[in-house]
Amino acid sequence: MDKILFLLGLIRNADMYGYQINELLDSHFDIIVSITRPTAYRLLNKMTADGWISFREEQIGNRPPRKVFSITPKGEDAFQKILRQSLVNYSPSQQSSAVSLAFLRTLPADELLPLLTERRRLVQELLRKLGEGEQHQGDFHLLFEHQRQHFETELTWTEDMIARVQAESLG
Amino acid sequence: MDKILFLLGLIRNADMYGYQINELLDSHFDIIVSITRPTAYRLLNKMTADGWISFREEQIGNRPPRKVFSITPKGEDAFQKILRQSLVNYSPSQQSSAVSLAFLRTLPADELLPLLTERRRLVQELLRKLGEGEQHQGDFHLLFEHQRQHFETELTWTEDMIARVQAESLG
DNA sequence: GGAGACATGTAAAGGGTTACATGATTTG
DNA sequence: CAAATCATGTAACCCTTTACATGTCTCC
Repeated sequence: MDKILFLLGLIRNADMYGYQINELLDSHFDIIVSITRPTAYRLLNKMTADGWISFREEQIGNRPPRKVFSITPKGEDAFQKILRQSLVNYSPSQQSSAVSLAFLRTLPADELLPLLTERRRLVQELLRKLGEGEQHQGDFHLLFEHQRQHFETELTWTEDMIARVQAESLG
Repeated sequence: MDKILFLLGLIRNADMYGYQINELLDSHFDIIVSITRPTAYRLLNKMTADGWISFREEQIGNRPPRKVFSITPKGEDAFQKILRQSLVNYSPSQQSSAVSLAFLRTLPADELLPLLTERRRLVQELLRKLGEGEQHQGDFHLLFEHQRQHFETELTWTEDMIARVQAESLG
């Protein structure tokens, strides 16, 4: 449902064609929502079939024609409804990558430290990438801000963990 | 892969049967990993087929017999491998419920406030539930601690948002 | 004797990903 | 003229969820 909400929200913000949406997803939003190309096209087609969005064909020169989607009144209703539902239906984050943290302690310190350091690097990279995206997408500012705070929490956690493991291996 | 890692880690910690695992998942770990009953059984069967775990049947009285699973050497290898991979493969949290935050601003303040307040209540409830679980599952202490920090980030964010919206609607 | 806990699953349907397919156009 | 970009999708496969199925035991 979150994928549909996001796509619908994008189109609601400004008319868009599939390729353009996929570009956006790949370049900036992959940090926040994971929607692959085929899924995006499938959902766009589904929403068209359901009458939530409609499209006009646009062609520039001899390029393959684009389907430029706009939201319909029915789609606007759906958007409003899903948005309200979704705001209240908070469910825990289910970070698949968090499960491994449960079993950290099975690894010896000398193996653990490089792994945690690499993990920290990844989080830092994501934070950097988030910063880039933030500048381009003023409309989605809140979403980026929210994600940033979670990344920062993750970074702090990882750094604390590294410090703890180091302290133990020295002591 | 995280579901398998978790199940494998549970069994590695102590021999367990399916029902028991599902009870644990339902009562304490649903906040952290989402594995439904059928999925748990399927994965247990799959890991058995792959030789990662083995089971002995145990029967008490005339009750339906239990399959008590233990990890095999092959399973231990898999566990070690997946754990290392998974620690380093950090990927963004993909909270499905976060997407809606992008479109907060489409709602008028008088509708937004109750929704946000309800969302805050949900987060607080999850924090409380996490506290209960923490006492029972000392082995998974790190995982709970990690999740707690993300919940607290979420709570802070939500409270800030509520304050912001209130300030705006007053000013 | 009925409700709820104990114990294991299957079936159907939906949703997502990876890899594949197609063809024109611009850029180096 | 080759490579990347533009533009849209399909097919096969895998994974997950919801609902269904089955039967015993214990407690009230």
